[in-house]
Amino acid sequence: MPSSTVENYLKEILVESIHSESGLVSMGKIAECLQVTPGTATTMVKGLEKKGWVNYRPRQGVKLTTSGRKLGMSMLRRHRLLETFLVETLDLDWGEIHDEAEELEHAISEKVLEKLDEFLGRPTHDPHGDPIPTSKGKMPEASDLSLLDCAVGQTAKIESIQDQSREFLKFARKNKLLPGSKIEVIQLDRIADTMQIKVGLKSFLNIGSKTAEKIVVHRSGGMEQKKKRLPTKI
Amino acid sequence: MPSSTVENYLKEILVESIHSESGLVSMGKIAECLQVTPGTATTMVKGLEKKGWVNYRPRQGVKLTTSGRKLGMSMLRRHRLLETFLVETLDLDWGEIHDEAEELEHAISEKVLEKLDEFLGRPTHDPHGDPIPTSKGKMPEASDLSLLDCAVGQTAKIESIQDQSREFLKFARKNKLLPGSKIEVIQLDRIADTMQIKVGLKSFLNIGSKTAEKIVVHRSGGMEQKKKRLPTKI
DNA sequence: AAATAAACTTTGATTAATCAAAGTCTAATT
DNA sequence: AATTAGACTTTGATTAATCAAAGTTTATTT
Repeated sequence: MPSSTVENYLKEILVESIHSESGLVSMGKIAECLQVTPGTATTMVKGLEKKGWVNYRPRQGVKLTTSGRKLGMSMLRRHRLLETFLVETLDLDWGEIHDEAEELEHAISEKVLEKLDEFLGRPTHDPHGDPIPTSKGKMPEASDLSLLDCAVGQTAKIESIQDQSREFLKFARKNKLLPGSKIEVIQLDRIADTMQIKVGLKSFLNIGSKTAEKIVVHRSGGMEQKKKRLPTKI
Repeated sequence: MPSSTVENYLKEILVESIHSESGLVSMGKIAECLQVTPGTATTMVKGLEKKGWVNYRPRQGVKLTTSGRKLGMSMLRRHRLLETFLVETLDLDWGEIHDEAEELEHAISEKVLEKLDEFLGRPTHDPHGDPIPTSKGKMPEASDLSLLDCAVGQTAKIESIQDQSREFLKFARKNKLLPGSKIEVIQLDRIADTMQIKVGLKSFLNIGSKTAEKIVVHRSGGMEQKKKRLPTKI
């Protein structure tokens, strides 16, 4: 049985490999995600390779094998289902569920997870709008457009919020930037690095590009989209 | 923060000290409960003493301090609330919840536990009929009478079942020996070591003394009770 | 009182995960 | 080509939890 440390490494490597062009994840990134020193990351990754969960090329990076991806997906499913449970059933605050789920995901069995999934009505997305992998390890397709990719006049619907920090989530909720909200781009100033948007029907908001990039959307009308969302650092 | 190993030791020491006259728990008992060698139990207990959770007298046994009891109670509360959740909300089988709760109890935070308690309607007893300690660490008083202490003709109500093994719980459920069930003692044969009881209104059952001792009851009528329930080994 | 069995403790070793600090490599200047 | 900064790897040590096996104590027979 993989330890919960192993489970964490595989989950983070999965998430980072999704955000990366090549699929390769650097030791530095892993060390940062898991809050360990680079040396620790290197040592652990070599252990993961010995167990067949990753392929490791020194000084290049690391890539999940099929079995590693499967395990990582399973952890992501646990995490996102638990977050859904904590918000929907226990009514916890959006901002505090991440750390709680982080602990519980290692303790919950497949059996209990399936029961929980059933109890929740087999949700496809968590409270942040992120897709929940199926029990087969399939990931519902996610949009790759952020608000930053929308032109003036375009309307869009928020799919997910790509920053799980308490602070950002508090800001998002206060301004109704929630999965499902309708957004319209009112003004765009590349030089001033600012964007004015309409949230819902009457409220207006100014945000910078760093924030715009964290808001993943489906375009729903107005003009054409401009370009693909870049892999974001979160 | 105490590790989950420490939490387990303190919880088991608490449970065993309740079942023991002197309040002292032997190394052998601890080793058996936690499935470790006696040497490991000795070493761990010395560590627990250094941290102020227990008082340890070599070759005599171990006793919880106030802070140790508090932590043990908190673990018991977590365990029993989680078992309640698994049965009541997720509809898991009586026999399979113990091991699941055993894992989850170390991962759930105080905050989530309070939300869960609220969601469940602040239950006072778990599905086995065992009392759930309050958040202040108080334990609702439990009966100390087993079926074995009931005389012929007496009626009683089952309070709890003192054997968490899958096998026994399956037997108990099949025969409607559940917390709340009404029982009447029909026949008693000390020599043959057998007891005939009526369960509910029409079903009859023969059990031996070992089984009778595992069924904790409140007397509800008929004749006087005979003696106190002995501390059981479970 | 001696022998024995049972329970307990000690000792030395092991595994997983980690860090600090020293060493090595790579890529980008100069 | 030499230098240097930054990223990465190696090394040696540490901590928590564990076991096997050897040693010690206590209690029970004989």
